[in-house]
Amino acid sequence: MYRTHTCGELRKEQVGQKVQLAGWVYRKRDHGNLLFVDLRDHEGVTQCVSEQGSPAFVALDSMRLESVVTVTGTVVQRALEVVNDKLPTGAIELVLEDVALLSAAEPLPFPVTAEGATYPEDLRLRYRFLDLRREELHQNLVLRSQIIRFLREEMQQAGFLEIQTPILTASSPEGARDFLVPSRLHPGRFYALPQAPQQFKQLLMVSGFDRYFQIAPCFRDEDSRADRSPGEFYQLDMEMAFVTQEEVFSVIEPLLQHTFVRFGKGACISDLPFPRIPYEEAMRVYGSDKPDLRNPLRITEVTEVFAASSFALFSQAVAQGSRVQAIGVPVDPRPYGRRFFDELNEWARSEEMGGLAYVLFSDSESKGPIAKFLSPAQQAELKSQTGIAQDGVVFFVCASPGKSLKDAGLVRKKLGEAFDLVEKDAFRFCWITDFPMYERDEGTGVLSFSHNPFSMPQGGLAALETQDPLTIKAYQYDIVCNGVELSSGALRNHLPEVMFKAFSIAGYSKEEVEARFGGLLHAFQYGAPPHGGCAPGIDRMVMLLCGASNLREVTAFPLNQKAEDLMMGAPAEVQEAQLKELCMSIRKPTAHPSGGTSL
RNA sequence: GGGGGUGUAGCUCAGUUGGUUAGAGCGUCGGCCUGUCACGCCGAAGGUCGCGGGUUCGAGUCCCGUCACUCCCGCCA
Repeated sequence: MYRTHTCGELRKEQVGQKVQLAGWVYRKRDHGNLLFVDLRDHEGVTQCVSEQGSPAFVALDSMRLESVVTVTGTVVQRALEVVNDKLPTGAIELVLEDVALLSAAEPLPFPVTAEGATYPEDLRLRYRFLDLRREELHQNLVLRSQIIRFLREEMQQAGFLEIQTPILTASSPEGARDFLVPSRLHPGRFYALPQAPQQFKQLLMVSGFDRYFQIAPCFRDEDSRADRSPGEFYQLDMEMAFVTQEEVFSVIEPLLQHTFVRFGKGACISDLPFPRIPYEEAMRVYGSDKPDLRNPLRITEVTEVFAASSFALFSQAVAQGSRVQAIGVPVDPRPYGRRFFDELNEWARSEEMGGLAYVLFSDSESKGPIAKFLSPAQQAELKSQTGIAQDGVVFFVCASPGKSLKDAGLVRKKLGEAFDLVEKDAFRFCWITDFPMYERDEGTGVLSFSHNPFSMPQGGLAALETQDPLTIKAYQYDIVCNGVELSSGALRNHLPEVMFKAFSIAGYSKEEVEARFGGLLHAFQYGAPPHGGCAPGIDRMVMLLCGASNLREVTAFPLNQKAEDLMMGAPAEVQEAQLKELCMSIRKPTAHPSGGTSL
């Protein structure tokens, strides 16, 4: 036996008892003839004391931090003046009688004790087992486990069945690069790891399972971002049969609300129902398809005002098709100095905008670099359109229609932070609905699916046959929280004839569709229920609830940005014998004189 | 594939207009200390200033290249 209690559970009630604890030597405070050791395990920390002359003293004195020991001793009540209120076990301490070293530790590459300290990512990942001992990361993983358990219970209570789908499968139509797995039994052929269990969950609907969910690993061979893990991530994948879009929402909304209320540490959560914002409105008002609703600022188009103004930079651009977007910030501008606005302008340039124009309104005066180009009537018009009653600052961006909104979205986000307007301790959800079915590539003019080709077009076959494709909306939706896209989802296209038509508009022949997606199409010919669902990202949800800014903070063993595992050494070269068995050989890219690589 | 940021002791960082032997805190090692809880005090070891080249009498500092890490764009619903 290694222990009778954990390091987190001893209280006054155990005073006088002889106990055994096991754990890591967390901190030592050596007073020469008196030694304090904080012993830590998963459950907590207990202070142990040893005096000169005790065998425990000698053993611990020479032991490095993070060594693993088991100790025996007597629980003693601490004197009132040395009670530690910061520790749950702070009312007692353990007077040591004996110590046994279970595992010695080398000097540490970074301290396990330091709170809030930051260390280089590569060092942390190389020593992930140490990093995970640190309180913050350790607790993030505890929370992650609790959240997943909670989600599972909620889904099961709502009548969903958890069903595992294959990891070794065929390429799915998500659009990302696949991770491929060679087949020994079928030389030259490959499995793909699933980008999502998309086709399988739809097949389960065809099989009559009605309500499916899975904590599903997903694999995509794409570059990473702070909110996008390289390689692999987890989704709460779910699908329902015989549902409308609103019925899907009515299941997901309470699930998310319960989860964020339960784990959100008292933060404000959006009331039900969550706002539904059509994609077109999201782009027009927030300049983004994942707006952060904690930010109160809104975008207004003021192209007409500038078309008639004497501000040549904008009016000439407008004449050539540019648009001007405005964001009114209803604050007294006087506390903000010239430097504040110069820095905003500098930021805008770094984001590849020409710059950031603005007009300051205060005391019924107007100031700023471009104020003199605007007549009093034009200024009044701008104030009224951007909701500035008295004092305020109105910012402007001018660019091509698409870019002007995108830029304004970035500016909105930046201004929200710069003026400290973003609501704190809140989770603000919204649905983004009515995504366009198709989009035209501005460069090539080619028409393609703007999101998932398997979404049902609004209006069905009739819409596909009669409408301009660019005006067709899909039953396609995202759920967004605090500017983070938690999930996409859709009502699926379960009708083969509608699917063929939808693909033909995007330039796919019937033969191509059958070749690539034959499995699903075939199934739809034997009685498929209308169905839909979504797949909230679990890592992102945990990230929001932990207040982490990076997915690596909520993942036990993440890959680095280049999709490598430096601790385990993945990806790795394999033995020649393994390749031979697979009938494969490696042809590495060769270095090019120009610095590039070629095959 | 492209852009920004960072790179100085095991770790966190300072290092002036280019100027003697590159510093501090934490950690490590040694010594002192009986009530600490991020214990305290004294001392020591520890450096290819990411790497390569250049400018200069002289480069941690300036220039060019390169590598690593990171954030972003592309990509990824």
